[in-house]
Amino acid sequence: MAQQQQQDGRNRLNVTIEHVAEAAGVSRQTVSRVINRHPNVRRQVRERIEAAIESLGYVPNLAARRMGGAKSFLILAINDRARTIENWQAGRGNDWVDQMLYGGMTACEVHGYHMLFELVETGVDVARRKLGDALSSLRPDGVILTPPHSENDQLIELLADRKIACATIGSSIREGCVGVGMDEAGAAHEATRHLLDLGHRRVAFLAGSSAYGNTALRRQGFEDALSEGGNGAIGTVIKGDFNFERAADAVAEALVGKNRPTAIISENDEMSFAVLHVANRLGLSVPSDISLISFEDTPGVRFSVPPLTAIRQPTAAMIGQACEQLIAIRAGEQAHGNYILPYELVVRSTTATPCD
Amino acid sequence: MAQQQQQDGRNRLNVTIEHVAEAAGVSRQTVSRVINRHPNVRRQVRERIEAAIESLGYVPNLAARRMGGAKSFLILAINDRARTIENWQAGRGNDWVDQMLYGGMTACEVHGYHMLFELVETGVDVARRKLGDALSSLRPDGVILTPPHSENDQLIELLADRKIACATIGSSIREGCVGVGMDEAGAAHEATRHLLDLGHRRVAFLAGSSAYGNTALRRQGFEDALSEGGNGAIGTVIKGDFNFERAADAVAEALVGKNRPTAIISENDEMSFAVLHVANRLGLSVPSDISLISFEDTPGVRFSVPPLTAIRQPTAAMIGQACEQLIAIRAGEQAHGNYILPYELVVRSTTATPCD
DNA sequence: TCCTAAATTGTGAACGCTCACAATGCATCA
DNA sequence: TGATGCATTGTGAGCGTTCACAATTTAGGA
Repeated sequence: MAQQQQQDGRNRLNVTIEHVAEAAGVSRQTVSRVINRHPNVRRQVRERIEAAIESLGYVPNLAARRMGGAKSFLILAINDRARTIENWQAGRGNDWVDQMLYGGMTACEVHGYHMLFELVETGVDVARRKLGDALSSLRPDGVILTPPHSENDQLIELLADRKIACATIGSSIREGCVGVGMDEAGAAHEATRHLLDLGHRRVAFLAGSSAYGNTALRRQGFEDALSEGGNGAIGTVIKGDFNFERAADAVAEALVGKNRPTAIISENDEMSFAVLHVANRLGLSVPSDISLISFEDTPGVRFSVPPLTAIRQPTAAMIGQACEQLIAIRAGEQAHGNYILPYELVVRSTTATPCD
Repeated sequence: MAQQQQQDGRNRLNVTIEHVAEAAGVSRQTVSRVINRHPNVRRQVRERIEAAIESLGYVPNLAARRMGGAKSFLILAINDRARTIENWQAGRGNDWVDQMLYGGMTACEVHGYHMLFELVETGVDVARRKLGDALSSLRPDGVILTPPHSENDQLIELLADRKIACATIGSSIREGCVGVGMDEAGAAHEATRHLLDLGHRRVAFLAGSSAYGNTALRRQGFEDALSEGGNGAIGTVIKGDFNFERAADAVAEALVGKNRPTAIISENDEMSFAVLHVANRLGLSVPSDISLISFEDTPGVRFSVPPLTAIRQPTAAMIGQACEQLIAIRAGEQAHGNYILPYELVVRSTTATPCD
């Protein structure tokens, strides 16, 4: 005879809503109501059901809920494939992925949600198909688009067609999407201001990629600060492509000559490390010969020598906020529009008064 | 009249297996066979169905597949809640989480799988319940247990009960589990050997936590190397608890006196940074006064000054291997037992001949 | 006390897929 | 030529939940 495991609830293999219903002497639908927090259940009955759920160790099957037409309790986060993989393969890691998981998981688990990642190519058609496939197979309750996908109107349109809530991270404001970002221009402005206040007159902006909308925004803030209170300060732009090697080459070129910049604002930490590297190679010391401010502030930054002054991006908080909003929308609440989360200028040891 | 979107396949809202069946003039089951790569479908029919799938843009609904009794195409990775959250909150980040995602995602997506993370407390009862709930709601095809959960027999038993394939990372070998790890003792041995070869005679092992089985293994390798070819070398153990502050305090204490160690092997990068920090504070230079070898080799390590000599852990590869095996098991293949993946001693700039 | 409306509970069907099994087709062999 | 067996296809049922709706109970007011 088969093991009598059927008898004791807690160890039963598959406890279904039906078992709970039977144990509590009600119908499945009433149990379903309790699970989904519907208001119209008599208190006495609810408590009876809750007790049954507890004692049987019942946990609703997600796939079945989804089939029944309910939520999937899944949030899908889309990252750029090429950039992510490239960083991983180069052994650099992707701190922002870790931060996304932090913010996303923490926000999701409170509501019983889970977070999934998908890497998507930048090519328009591929991206559309990839996202479409993921939507069909996973049926997520919400999708988070990170740069540069957050700038891709085709994807946003696709999500709108499928009526799936969407949040964009760090992009310009989109109709019908939750937008979460930080004040990029303001941050660049403040960083520039900080350098000007220290007395710098030749400042360079080490730019990432024009495919990222933020690059334009930051550059704007950089230039505004220069023209507002620059007192004749000169700004230059160096193209670094968010990449160590390419940034190193470009910076090496920019740092020759008498009129080389005395300060650099770099769009991410990786390029900042490239600056450190090149400065060292050229016999220039940081910060006495060159001041440096980084964007991003990944964990490694505070261990670098010297520790980087940086604009700290609230990556985890942004993803957390995005999740919260997507979950709220799926729960039928009104979609709130756009969120600008606070950045922070963390002054460490790479900025100082220029010596020339 | 409603939009005629029903007509054109590609943009249809919900393409089901039934639509494909109709388009190809076969039954749903035959389509199902093609999707699941069953052998017995006439080539001509298969091609007709594949064409229909392509032209309708059909993608199977994961929840429905699961309901039908098939796989869930989900791999669940379990991490230690306290340690993970603590690192995140301290702004340190968790590179290993990023690496897990790298290895896991890369392996999973090839097979149409997805990877989910869950943070689980160490307490035995909580862990059991948490994992049990996750299994019930998600019904993953496989579970990856990382330290210290990979040492928890209760969890492994639970997984066995539920007949869910399990892989343990970096733990001792378990019956019925796929085991993936690296040669911890060998790595510690090689690191120690490297220091002895340089001429060190007083070497310290900066230990993590005794809750992690690896700590014991590494310590063993350390001590074996010492006794084998130590030539009278003395080994000491410092308790650092995998934590910057606690390691810093302990190391500061160990570095006083004439007979202080001239070299330290640290069980993770974070504690290595603590060593760098303390050495600097005490006016000791690395590597001329103290040599240092780290375990882990997270990305920040190569940017530190000086760049750390380290044992590189194949985290991504381990998770990738675990996923591959779990997927293979679920596909009915024979479970392969245990995998020891190669580590690498990356010699950078923190090891040198001692000066005393 | 009875009627009406609101609150509470229950019932069939559906979601999209796979399972087990049944039915058909086709080639092979005697 | 007919049976035999394997390869190929189709059919009904079921997975565990929710939906829409129907049925019942309860409370409130005249």
